[in-house]
Amino acid sequence: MSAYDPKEIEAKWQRVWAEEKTWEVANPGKPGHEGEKPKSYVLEMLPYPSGEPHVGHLKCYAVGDAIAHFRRRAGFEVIHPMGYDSFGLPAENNAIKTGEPPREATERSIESFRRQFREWGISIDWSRELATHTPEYYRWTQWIFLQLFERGLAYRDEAPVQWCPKDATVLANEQVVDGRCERCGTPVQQRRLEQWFFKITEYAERLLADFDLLESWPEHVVTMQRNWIGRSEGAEAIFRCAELDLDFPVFTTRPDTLFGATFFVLAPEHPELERLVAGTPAEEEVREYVDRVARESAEERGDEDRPKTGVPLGRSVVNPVNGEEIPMFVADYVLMEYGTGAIMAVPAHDTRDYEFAKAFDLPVRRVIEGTDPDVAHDEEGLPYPGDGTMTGSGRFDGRGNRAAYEEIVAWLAEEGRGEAAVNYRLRDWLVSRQRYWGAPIPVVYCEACGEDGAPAIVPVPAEQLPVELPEVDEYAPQGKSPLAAAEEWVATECPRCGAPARRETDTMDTFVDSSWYFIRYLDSRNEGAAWDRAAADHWLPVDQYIGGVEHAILHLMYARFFTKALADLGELSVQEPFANLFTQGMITRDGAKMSKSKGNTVSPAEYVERYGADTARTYVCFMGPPERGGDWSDEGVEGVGRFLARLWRLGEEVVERQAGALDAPAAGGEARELLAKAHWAIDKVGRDFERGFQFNTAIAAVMELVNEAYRLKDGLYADPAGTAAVRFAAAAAASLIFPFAPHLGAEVWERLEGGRVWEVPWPQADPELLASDTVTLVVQVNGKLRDRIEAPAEASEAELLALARESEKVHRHLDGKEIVKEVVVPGKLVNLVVR
RNA sequence: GCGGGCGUGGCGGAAUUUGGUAUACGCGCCAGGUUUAGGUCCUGGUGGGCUUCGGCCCGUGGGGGUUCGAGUCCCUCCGCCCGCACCA
Repeated sequence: MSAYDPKEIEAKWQRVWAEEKTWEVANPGKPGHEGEKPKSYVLEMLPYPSGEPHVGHLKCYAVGDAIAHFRRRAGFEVIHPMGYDSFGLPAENNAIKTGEPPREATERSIESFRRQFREWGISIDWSRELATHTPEYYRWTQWIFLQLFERGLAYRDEAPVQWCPKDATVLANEQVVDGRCERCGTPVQQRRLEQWFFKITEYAERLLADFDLLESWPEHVVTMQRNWIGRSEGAEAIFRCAELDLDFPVFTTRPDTLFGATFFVLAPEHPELERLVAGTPAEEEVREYVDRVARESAEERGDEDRPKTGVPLGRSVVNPVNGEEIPMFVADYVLMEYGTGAIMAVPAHDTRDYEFAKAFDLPVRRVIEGTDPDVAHDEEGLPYPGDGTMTGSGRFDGRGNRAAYEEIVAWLAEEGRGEAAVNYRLRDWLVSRQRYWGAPIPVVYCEACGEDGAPAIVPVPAEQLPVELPEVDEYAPQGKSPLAAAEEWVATECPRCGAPARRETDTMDTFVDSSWYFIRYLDSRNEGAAWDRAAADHWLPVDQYIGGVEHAILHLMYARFFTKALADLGELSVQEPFANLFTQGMITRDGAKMSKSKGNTVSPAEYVERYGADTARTYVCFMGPPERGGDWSDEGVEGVGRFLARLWRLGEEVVERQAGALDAPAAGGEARELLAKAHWAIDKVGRDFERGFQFNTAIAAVMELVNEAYRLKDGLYADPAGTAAVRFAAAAAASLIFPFAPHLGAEVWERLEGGRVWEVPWPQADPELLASDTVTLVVQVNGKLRDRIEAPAEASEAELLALARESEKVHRHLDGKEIVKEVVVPGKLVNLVVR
């Protein structure tokens, strides 16, 4: 009997899978395509290759691989590809520090990831491998950019943008967290710059509505996206500044409070501010205020607790509902990026407006009376945000505010002073970056084609793609892209008129690269198109997507947007890319997030070396429910290692003994007991997979089976029929553990049964053997457990009751009391209610 | 403030779908066995209190309720975690 040697068996099976290309699948119409099977696209988020894989990667791919293996054996043709999100800042920052070109560090890291994924035994279709930094890939990223540009979904515009001074680039709204750069934590600054945007706002409504098309996404991810998109219903009302002949539309969710507007506030970034105060006494003070706000960090400005500040403009606007002139202010609590950058202030019914009114001693006019008699109706009850009866609102007085809401909106529309409106918090996606290590934006600027002195934006024709990233010497950004220094590259000729022209030097946000990689996998070697339509139609959508919750908004929303835009462009047939989403929890060490600076990182390679990949993989699946996080424990890893070694030894013992043919129906006694346990485990593991990701309990069930086999094996080895039962149990355990520990599962199965376990259909429990002859009858008196009795499984209710009453232990509690009720749950429990 | 999640042994967790044996499985700990230098390996035990050793009582964050029966359902309070937040 040989000892469990993971190194040897893992190398053996990895060789088999590589040589036989076991996990490769063919597209429809290609040789090897298994058209008779339903398809299943199992996908884990592609890694960003930096350094070595960490335990988060191990968990993600171990979880995804278990699903892939289960689905294959459940009869699906499973596509399970892998690639690298290989453009991005860490490689570039490393280049700035060390001078090593980002490509070299990135490709070295890819090599390490690729090697370790093979050493982990992940069942990847390597024929589809891709890396987003290769011209073969980003050529098509650029092609998609051009498609969006042609449809007006990619545009260049000057806008207030978030600038990270440390990374020296602009950021998307989604990349700013608490006023800081998501990557490096530096407080961001506001700048007004001309940048490239994708018009994701055009899809806001569909991004919300199509949550209905998803099969299963975690509720909190949907909620986070919903909140991010931030749909509000309300009305737009136009406030007019007669002196300057200017209309100021405002968005409000409370048109019913229009009569309570007592002042009007503009955001400090409002474009008309300059015109309103130029040459007036307010000019200097307003300018000082605006400058001060501009210097503030987003974090400071966002603090709700600090007192309201602002400056009167000395101008007024007219309230469209009552013709009243109300004073204008500039104040930093109004944000340019939400609504129209201007608000009507209703201090009686809005907390922030109320605070401002108190600070500036402005009138507060109640226009809704609360209907709750316990709430004060005077000034004391303000601000009052709730519903009630209209007051001080002319002919709307006395109505409920909800009814008045509709009437006021209708009246505004009739008068041409406003209309019903929907507003979104979502901003367009800023995609240009002043950085080197990304896909060049495929446009040139041509003076000759331009008008009014402004150069024309000329897209690079698709047949001239890719616009290749040039080699540069200096990677550090200097406020503009390092590409600008590649003069020979920048200077080009206009594809339209042939005149000298200059290339765009910004690159694309790396989230653009990862917004479509799951489509490229389906046809990753195609040199003539981004993908073959038939292949995409066959495999999409992704049936199971797996990754970290940190991508709940950014990547997952961008990919949804891309899918919809590409469907509109006629390139795809699906509206949603990921039918089912699973977000795995984070693994911590000593209760803390792992980081190099804390020195508490876990290197998967180290554990794979010491215990084998099967142990490392099974452990991360056994730690707890995979959607939750968990703390890494070396003792826990050893426990899983012990279990796998126990299964191995069980297999070896059986191989050394002569087993008879299994005659399950004839089995009795302990053989029957063990077979029942095996079928129980088969049933349990199958249900755990089908219910979702209950891997911890699935593995526990296999452990129970192995424990039961150990308990009974020595008695069963006495005869060939008993040995056959042990053999069945061992083979079942190998088969069930295969999705988690594929090398061990394959090896034990081969030794016991011969052949490849992954070619064997997922086992089905035999209902005959699942049920045992007897059940443990629980007997309660007044709901308290008093006895357990072995009872025939098919005993009738009357028989169970009789058994329960005969129990000595039960008798003690019935003594002298009257049974007033008898509850019988067949096959389970009897409860005698006494008085 | 808004939205989401969670609270069970010394620890990770199971049972929450369908109300019906609370603590499966693993770790840790205790005891025994094999070997014996240790480790490995095998077996048993392991929520708390009381015990006449038959058992009895208590126990799933606190309180209340529904029910023959509640970790599970309802109400309420407390605590922790995550996301968003001056969003008009």
